[in-house]
Amino acid sequence: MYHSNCNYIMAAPACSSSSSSLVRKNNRDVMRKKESDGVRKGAWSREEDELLKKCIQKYGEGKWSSVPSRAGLKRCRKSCRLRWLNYLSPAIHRGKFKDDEIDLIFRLHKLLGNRWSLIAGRIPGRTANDIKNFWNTHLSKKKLTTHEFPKNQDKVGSSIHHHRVQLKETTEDEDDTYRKGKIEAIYKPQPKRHSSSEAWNKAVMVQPEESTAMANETNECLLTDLMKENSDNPVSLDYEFDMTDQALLLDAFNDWEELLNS
DNA sequence: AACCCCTACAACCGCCTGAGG
DNA sequence: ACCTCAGGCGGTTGTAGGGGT
Repeated sequence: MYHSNCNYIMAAPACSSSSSSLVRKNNRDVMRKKESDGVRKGAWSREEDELLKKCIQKYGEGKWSSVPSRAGLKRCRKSCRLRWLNYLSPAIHRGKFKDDEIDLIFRLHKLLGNRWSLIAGRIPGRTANDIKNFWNTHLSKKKLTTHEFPKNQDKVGSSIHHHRVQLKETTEDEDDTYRKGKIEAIYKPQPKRHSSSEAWNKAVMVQPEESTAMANETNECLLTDLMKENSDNPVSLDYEFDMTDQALLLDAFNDWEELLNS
């Protein structure tokens, strides 16, 4: 696989070792290169990336169903789209998440749940996949655990701790309680799809010709609805929406409306 | 050195939605 | 109204690489 450091796949080495790890590795290589119906799967090679880049540069984004043939790739449309949007697009900013980005993710996840694309829309240069992966590997486990954080609070632990302080301005006692893992999950489970609540639908249905006042009223209605949902959820009682969160949410929905109306 | 375990993240899968016929 | 297809999304899996034993 070529990973974040762009180490592209090398051909699987001949099985010259009897070690179980090597055997396991070779099996992985076989799995990785599996193909079905002539459609390649698994990690992208440098050559494939180049072909895809050239194709997008020439024809632009979109029309993903015609990209494989245009680019001369034995990949499905979805694979091409994903590769471009999550890795090759020049708009993507790679590298470690900064504290302010993590803070934003925390807040937006609290407000929006696992709506990664919406969250990504508020964090320039980051893809939904990036944020989802970051959340799943760094944050979600920590938020749910009732165990103590590792003593050597490295990048993850320290970020979360830092976060905690930023988010709620805890007292030292509270913070100590948090470190000891006594505070339960802050984040509530999220719906997979958009809420079917009346408020949500109203917010989506606001038309461009409708007054700003009405749109604001609708958004506030939505906000109230979402906040009520949160207050009904016992695991979220620890967290209170503050003005920044409200502003973020309203901001996000204003953007969303623009998108819908465009 | 060999093995095991864990982390990070790229990639896939299945599902949903909306557009067009 | 129904079907098909493309685009998009979130959940999950697979695996490279690193650290510990």
